[in-house]
Amino acid sequence: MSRGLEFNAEKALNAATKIFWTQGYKKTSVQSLMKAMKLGESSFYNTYKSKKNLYLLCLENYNSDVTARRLEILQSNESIGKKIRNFFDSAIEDQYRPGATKGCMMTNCLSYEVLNDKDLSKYVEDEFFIFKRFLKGILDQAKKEGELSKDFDTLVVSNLLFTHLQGVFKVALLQKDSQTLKKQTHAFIQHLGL
Amino acid sequence: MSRGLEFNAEKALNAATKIFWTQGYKKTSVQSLMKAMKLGESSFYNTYKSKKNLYLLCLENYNSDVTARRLEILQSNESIGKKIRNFFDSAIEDQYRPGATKGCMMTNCLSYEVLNDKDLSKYVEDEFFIFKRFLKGILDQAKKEGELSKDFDTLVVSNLLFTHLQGVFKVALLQKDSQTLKKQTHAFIQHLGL
DNA sequence: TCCTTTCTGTAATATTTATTACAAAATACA
DNA sequence: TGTATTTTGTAATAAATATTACAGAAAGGA
Repeated sequence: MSRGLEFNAEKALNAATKIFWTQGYKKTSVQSLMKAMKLGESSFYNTYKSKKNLYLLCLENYNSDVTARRLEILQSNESIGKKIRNFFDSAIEDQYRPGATKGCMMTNCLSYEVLNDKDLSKYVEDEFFIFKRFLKGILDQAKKEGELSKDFDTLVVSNLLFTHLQGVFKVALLQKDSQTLKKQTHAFIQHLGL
Repeated sequence: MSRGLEFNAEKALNAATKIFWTQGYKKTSVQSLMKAMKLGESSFYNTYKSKKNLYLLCLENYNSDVTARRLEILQSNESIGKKIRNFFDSAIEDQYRPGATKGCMMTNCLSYEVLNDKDLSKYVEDEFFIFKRFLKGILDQAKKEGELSKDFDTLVVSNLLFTHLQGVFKVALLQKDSQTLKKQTHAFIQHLGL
């Protein structure tokens, strides 16, 4: 039909995601976004409508990339203990890759800034719900297949794993080395009987 | 000597603390602070010098109030398991008191916004270090007094407790009831052999 | 009472904020 | 080649931002 986009849409979205991920929603200015995305006001509002809308797109982008990769690990053909350990190991290693963006963009959404906004909280709460259900599903499956004992409380343990994960993403910002987090996580999983 | 303060300094600091606590540093505007503190520009900058300086004062205020109360629980004359359980129960109940400010102001500091600022990160990292050392100290003491076995890894477990606590403060923002968090925390403590 | 000190109200500052307006430039198809 | 469509650059907007300036008000001590 007509003129095509002059900027790289995929790179632009990834750049925006990284900025929102580190700085959060409010603190990130449209100006810094435009600079990183390599486009001007016109293209920005023409393509993404508003800052908030772009933020939602970035959350989706993050989940379909980072989160999805982690969920795959939980679906591998390993023992339940190994799957959980691999999952956390991967998440922790992500934190300590050179030049990596630390923390989790979804965990960062657990703040008044995001949860007080109707549109944003809707997406975030739904996404967390799905993730928690998935986690419990993995444990239920292992239990059904006899990997876990009949009195194993999959609801409580899945909640514990979830809470630990949120904690890991916060603690990673303090901890300089990955070993401490890995070691304690392995001990944690063992204590849970996984 | 001369004219006294027209606003209540203690109430003003508490009001500012509450706002920073919920909204974070950057998102909080000086205007909203002044309104809640019931003072004008003159008094604000005359008394507190700058927004950042006030934020630091609020962090200190938070720690000498909320955090200090929690640490007292860990120093009571109870078994190690009961002390840890009471500690978490208290922190969790704080989250669900009617009209309470959820989350932890220190946990909220585990963000690029705060950790990238030299002055702020200095205070925050020191404070976390002290807290973690204190937590390990409680376990070491219990071990020394024979409450915990000789091969009990107090370093790993204190780190796990710390990570769980950070997780709890995030998860509390999602969870509508306190029971779920309490129940899983009790299970957690039991799994750790405490 | 007056004078010094400190606090306060009002206004001004200079940036930064998100978003909109509009005309020029680029492309696709007739 | 021309025309319709969409993207882009530049500028304008209006509101919010943190901080400063300054004159007037309050109070204690002389």
